[in-house]
Amino acid sequence: MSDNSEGDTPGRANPARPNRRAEGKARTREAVLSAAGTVFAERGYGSASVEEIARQAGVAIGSVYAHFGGKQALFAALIARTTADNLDGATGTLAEGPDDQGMLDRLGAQLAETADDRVRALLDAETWLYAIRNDDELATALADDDRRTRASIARILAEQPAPEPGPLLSTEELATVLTGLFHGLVRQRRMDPGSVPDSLFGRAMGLVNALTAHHTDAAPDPADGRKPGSTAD
Amino acid sequence: MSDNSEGDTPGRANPARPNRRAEGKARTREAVLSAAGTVFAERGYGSASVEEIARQAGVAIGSVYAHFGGKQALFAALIARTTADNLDGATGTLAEGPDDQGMLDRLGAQLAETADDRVRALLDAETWLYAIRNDDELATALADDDRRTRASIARILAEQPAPEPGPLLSTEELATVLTGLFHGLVRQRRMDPGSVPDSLFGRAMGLVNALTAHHTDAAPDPADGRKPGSTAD
DNA sequence: TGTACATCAGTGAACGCGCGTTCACTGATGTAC
DNA sequence: TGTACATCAGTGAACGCGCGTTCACTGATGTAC
Repeated sequence: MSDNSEGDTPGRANPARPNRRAEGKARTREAVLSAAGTVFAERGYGSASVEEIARQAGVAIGSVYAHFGGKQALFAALIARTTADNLDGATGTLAEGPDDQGMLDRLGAQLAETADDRVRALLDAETWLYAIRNDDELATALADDDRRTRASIARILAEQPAPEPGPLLSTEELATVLTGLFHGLVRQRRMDPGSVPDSLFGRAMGLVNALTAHHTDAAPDPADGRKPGSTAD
Repeated sequence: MSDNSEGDTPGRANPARPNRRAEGKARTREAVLSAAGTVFAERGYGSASVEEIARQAGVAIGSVYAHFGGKQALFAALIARTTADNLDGATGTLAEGPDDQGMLDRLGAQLAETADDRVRALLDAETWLYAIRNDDELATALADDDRRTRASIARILAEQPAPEPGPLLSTEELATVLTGLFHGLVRQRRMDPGSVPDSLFGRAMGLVNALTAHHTDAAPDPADGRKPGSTAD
C-alpha cells in the first residue's frame, strides 16, 4: 500500500517510461505476499518459515528482508492487504443489488466461496488469533475494519424494503448477527461441509429478515405465554 | 497415552492405600496440561515452547516428555481434554431447563462467559486451526464432537414448546445456525466487546425461534439453489 | 548512439540463538522379607 | 517394625538442528554526457 509500483524515480526521468526496475520490484513484492499468504495460512505464524516463503515465491531469502524487514512486518503487510480485500468483498457483495432476497442469496454464495477457499479461511482465523494475542495496533486496525464493515452492512440493511429494525434487534445489531453468523458458519462448514449447505446462510438470514419486517408491532416477547409449567429457571 | 491417575500398581498392593506416587504423577500431569493450555493459547502452537510450559507448570522439561512424549502429543492431549469439557458445558447448559426463553438466556450467559474467557477463546480457535491444517485423526475427532454437540442441541430443540421446524430451517439446521451464531458472536465479541452485549445472542435466537414457531405455514422463500459439489478441497 | 559511472533490487553463505528432544542420573516411594 | 533392594517419576545439562536475520557482494537497470 505504501509502496507504489511506479513513479518514484528520483532522477526525474521520463514519467511515461516503463521503469523495469520498479515493475520488477512490485512483482517480487506481490510474489512474496502471495507466498506468505499460503505459507502463513497452511503452517500458522509460528511454524511458518521465511525460507519456505522465499522458496515458494521464487526469490532469495534476502529479498524478503529487503522488502518487508522481517517476518513480523511481512505478516502485518499481508494482513493489511487481506483485510482491504475482505472489506471490498463484503461491502461489494452487499451493495451489488437492492432487492431483498437476491442479496441474501449473494451472501450465501459468498459464504460458500469463503468457506471453500481453504487458504483464505485459515488466514482469516490466523489473523484474528494474531490480533487478539498481540493487542497492539493490529488488533485495533482489525477491529476498526470490522466495525466499518458492519456499519456498511447496517447502512445497506437500512435501505432495504423492510427497514423496520423490529422489536428485538436494531439494524446495527442485525448487521452484527449477520456477520457473526457468517463467520460462524464458515467455521462450521470448514469443519463439516455437509452440515452447512450453500443455501443455509441465506435461509437463516431470510428468516431473521422476514421477522424483523413482519413483526414490528406484534409479539414484543418471543416467548409469548407458551410455557407449560415452569416459571422460574 | 491413556495414563490413569490411579490403579495400575503392578505389585498388587493394598488398593485402598493412598499411593503417593500415582497421586503426584497425576498432579504433575494436570499442572503440565493446565500450563500447556495457557501457553498454547497465548503463543499459538508454533510459537509455544515446551520449556515455557514446563517452567509455568513448575516441573522440569524432562517431565513433560516423560508424560506426553513430545510437543505435538501434548497438544493433542490438551485438545482431547478441552473438547470433552466443551461438550459437557454446551449440552449441560442446554439441558438444564425446559422452558424456552430461559434456555436462550442461559445460552447468552454462556456466550458471554466463553467470549470473556480469553484463554478458552484463543484455545478454541487454535484448536480449530490445528485440526483443519492437519487433516489427521484430530480433525475427524473434532468434527465428530461438533456433530454430537449439534445433535444434542437439535434433540433438545425438538423437545421445546415450539417444536415446529418452520418452512425454512429444519431442527438440525436450526441447531447448526445456533452453534454457528454462537461461535461467530464469540469471535466478534473478543474483537469488539461493545458490539455484542450479553443479551444479543439470546435476542437473536429468540427471533429465530419465534419465527420458526409462528410462520410454519408462510413459505415465501424460493431460495433453494444449492450449488453442486463445492465441498472441501 | 556509445561509453562510463551510479544506483539499487536481488543474492545466499554465514551467524548465532532458541528450540525440541534425549538420557544418564537422583532420590523418594513402594515392595520383600 | 526394620532393613535391603527395586521401581520409577522427576531432573536438567547437553545436543544438534532449523530458524530469523545479516551483510558483503552481484549485475541488471538507470543516468550523465
